[in-house]
Amino acid sequence: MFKDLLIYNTVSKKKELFKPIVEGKVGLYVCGPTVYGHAHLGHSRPAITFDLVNRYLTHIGYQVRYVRNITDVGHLVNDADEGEDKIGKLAKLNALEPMEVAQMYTNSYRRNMAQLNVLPPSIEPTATGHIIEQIEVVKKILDAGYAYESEGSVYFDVQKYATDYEYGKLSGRKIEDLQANTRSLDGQDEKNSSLDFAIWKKAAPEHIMRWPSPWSDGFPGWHTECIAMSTKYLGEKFDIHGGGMDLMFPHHEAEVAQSCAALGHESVNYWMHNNMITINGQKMGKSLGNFITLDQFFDGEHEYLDQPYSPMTIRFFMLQAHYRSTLDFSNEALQAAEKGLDRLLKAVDTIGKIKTAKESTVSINEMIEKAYAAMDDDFNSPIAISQLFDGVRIINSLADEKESINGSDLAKLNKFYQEFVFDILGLQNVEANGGADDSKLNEVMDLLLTLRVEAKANKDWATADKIRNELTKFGFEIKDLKDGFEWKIND
RNA sequence: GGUACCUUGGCCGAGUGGCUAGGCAGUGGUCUGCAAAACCAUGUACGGCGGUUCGACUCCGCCAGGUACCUCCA
Repeated sequence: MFKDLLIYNTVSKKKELFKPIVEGKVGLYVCGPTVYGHAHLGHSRPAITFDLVNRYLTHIGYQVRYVRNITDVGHLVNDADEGEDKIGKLAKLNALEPMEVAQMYTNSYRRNMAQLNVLPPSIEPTATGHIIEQIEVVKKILDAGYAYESEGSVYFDVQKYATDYEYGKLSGRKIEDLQANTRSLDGQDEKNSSLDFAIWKKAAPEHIMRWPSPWSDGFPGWHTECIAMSTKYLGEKFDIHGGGMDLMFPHHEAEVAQSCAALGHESVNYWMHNNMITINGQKMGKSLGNFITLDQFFDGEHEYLDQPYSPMTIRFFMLQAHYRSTLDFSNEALQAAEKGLDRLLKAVDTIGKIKTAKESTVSINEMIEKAYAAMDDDFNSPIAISQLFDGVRIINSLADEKESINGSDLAKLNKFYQEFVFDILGLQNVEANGGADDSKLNEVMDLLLTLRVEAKANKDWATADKIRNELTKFGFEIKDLKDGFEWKIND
């Protein structure tokens, strides 16, 4: 019943045939945002990538439990304010409760995701809501002998772990290479080795976010939250774990190590990593100062932006590149995506206007098969989209009655576009008529443009042109159609 | 410095050992009172130098350039 689906597994560096642990069901875990700032373009890449994965798996019949966490505690910072929690730090600057800050950015993130038509996950657990589970993970690792306590903090003993398991198998790193690099981190002298990472951290006096534990009042290490939550909601073994490539090391490597240490085996069958978005060839990141928030994209308020870009343009732009490739942002590229998307969505509308004939002179099966085959080949959305564009040509020829199609083929074509464009790719039709939901405005426009049509019928070009020119001055864009008109408001 | 990856036509971006990716822009055309829009048609590109091969953009080596990770970031 299920199709053969290939997924590129970071561990094996190969495409592997997907086999779920439980027939017909998929457990999917994706690292969500750290809520200490507004979501920027970079955040939308994993969100859209795994939204596509979620949508496609669902489409082909799987029941997906999609868990995406909210990191609202736990990132140690290594800048001037050493060892402080990012969220705690910002909260003090703003004189707000840490949870208030976390909630504000969580709300903001969810709003942006909804705008991008990213479906909400099945479960969206927060790190602060799972302190007990994380403490349990730390205890298990201590009991297993792969961690040690030092000055109220608990560190994962990488050296010890490496004698029993392979540390670095996910990221392809070798212990010796890692040791060659020295680092200066907070609490370095408390650690036996620079490779060790904190799984429980004692809170400094000024640290607001803290919880009691057997070792100290403190907070869990960043890497511990995902393993605690994925185990709780998806089990000790689950199908797919996703995230950005930048999380591969150390975060995901540490997750693998912790699950082996705590559970005695690995948890994840398929590791999937999306590539980065670049801006002027460089990664977009908070610390680089070159990031553009999603809200800025949507309203065009940023020095890099020539114009606003709709959420669907952003979404389509991302889907036109494969998730494992870097994608370079530029106004030119986004404008191209905007126009291409427009053309695609118009064609989908056009399908409804096609008249059926007795015989089909076009063949659509190959296109449909190729589009699905592309998705089955490690979610190759750009190839699938190229097939959709091939179909646009067919659709337009049919609408122009240069080709013909029979009823069952037309139904098939329609189903294919509805499902592929809306359900799988998650694209949405932007509002017609400039998004004006002001019915009075619609009536007035209808009146004026109907007058114009009448003037044209009477060959009264002066009046017809006057109406169009005046409306253009007010920022309306008027288009003549064969049997009527169309208008929109230009921003 | 270590590790990995990348380099495709004006721009973005797929892909393959020999067969048109696709989008945008450009060009030509159709339609239109005009205009806009729309539609149709059109582009033999794969960083450099060697090698393997009947044949390489696709495999191997070297060189150049770039990026990411190694420390918080998707």
